[in-house]
Amino acid sequence: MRLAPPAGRAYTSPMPDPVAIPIPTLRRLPEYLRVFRDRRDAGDSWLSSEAVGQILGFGAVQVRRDLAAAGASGSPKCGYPVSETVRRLEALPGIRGLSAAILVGSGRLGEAVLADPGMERHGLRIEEIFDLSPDRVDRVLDGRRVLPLSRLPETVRRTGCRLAVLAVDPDQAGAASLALARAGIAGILDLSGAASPFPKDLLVRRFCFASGLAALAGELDARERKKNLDGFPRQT
Amino acid sequence: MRLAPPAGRAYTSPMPDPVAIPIPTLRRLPEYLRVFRDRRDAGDSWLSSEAVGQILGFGAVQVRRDLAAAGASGSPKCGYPVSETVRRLEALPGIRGLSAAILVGSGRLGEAVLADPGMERHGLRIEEIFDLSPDRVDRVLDGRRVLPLSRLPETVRRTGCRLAVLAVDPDQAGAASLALARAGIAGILDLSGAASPFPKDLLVRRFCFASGLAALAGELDARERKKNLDGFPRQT
DNA sequence: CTCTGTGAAACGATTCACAGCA
DNA sequence: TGCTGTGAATCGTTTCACAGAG
Repeated sequence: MRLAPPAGRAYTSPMPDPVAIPIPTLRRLPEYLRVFRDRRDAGDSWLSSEAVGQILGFGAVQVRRDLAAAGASGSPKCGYPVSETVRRLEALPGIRGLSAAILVGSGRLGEAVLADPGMERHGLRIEEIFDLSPDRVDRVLDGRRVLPLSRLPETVRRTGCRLAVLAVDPDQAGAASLALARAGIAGILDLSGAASPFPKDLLVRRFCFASGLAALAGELDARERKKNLDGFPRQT
Repeated sequence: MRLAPPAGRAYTSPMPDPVAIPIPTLRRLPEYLRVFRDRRDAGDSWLSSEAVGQILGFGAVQVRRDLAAAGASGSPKCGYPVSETVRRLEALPGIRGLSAAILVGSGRLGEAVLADPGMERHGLRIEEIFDLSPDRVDRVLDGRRVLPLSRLPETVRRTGCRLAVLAVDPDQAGAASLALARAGIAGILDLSGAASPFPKDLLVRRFCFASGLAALAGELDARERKKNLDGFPRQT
């Protein structure tokens, strides 16, 4: 149940290699946390991998593998202990560890980020709000005053934030990312939809509604063509 | 240049399988389109895979493979012909083909989707806006009147829309997805952050700011630990 | 000589099948 | 019997190395 070095794998560290969480798994972990929190709040004590899979649309085996990677263990016959699992998931770096972020951009998109009820549920917090347009600075949003970019370095130093959400217009993305990099931000969730290169040492994860939709359309198309070729996918 | 059946791979279809675009590629294609459009608007005629890779943070080989999958060809020494490549990318299903979508949810998140300048650039269009809250219905947003869910089936039938963006509160996601499925929608971009299961026959792609941020934090952490172990990653 | 295009190898994630425990 | 946990096989993408065209 602990870790039992399977067979090979003896590089330098006798430790279980807490690093080895695959990136796709990493992306799913927050979803698991949300599900387990829901169940905890609903008063349940146990939850099986199968049930989690059904809710999230993954396979049960994958759920078990992911949870194992996160350091969570379950009990045969019962499933996973809800509170304990929540605690394990929260203990992961990036889920509770690096939980503060800066928001750049206070337009509609930025407001939507602030209003996201998921933020709090994931244990995340927007520390400060910045904007590049002078006429947007000094407004009060969600209880915080919008700051000019010039205040960035100081804020990063003070809060120790390493993450930023970039919710500006595409043509401001370059300037903003530069400022963020200079201020010491390490990771950016870029919602701007800009097509410009970012500073190399920044870890950037992009998302934009339009790309997401376009990709979805493509996947849908691919899936339907596949169905037409296969006949029935599964029938035992 | 056409397709040349490599070696093995001869199941049933002697055809080039125009279906065979891998899903990760499919997700990147909209990004390429954006870059090539930018360059076209900037007046450039040629663009190399290396340059595209640098802008988007991918490897040059990957760019070439992706563009090849999309049916675009380049010329040695010059790179890819910008206008021609834009046309090729636009010709793909889901990039210009299935380009209309329905929006459910007219709160801040829905407004952000409507305001996304990327929408138009990707050739996408929000056909109609719906909401579950009666007091939000009948407002006019972005030139369109917000409709009640009861108008969904008719709208889907009329427009032939297969895609929907779900931008409602988490607790409304279940009801909304059910209505969408019943109305004949096939693919949903779910921005609600809900942890409830969706109808099985729907293709659902989820995104929420919080999960995205949390995953980013995790990736950042993983990357930094890796750096610490490796010494220098690249030095020839 | 530069940049595309591609077989083949390498890699990593998902799935399968089954061992083990309550 | 029900569910977790995991070696092993499978599947698919990314990367490498080089052939080929302008």
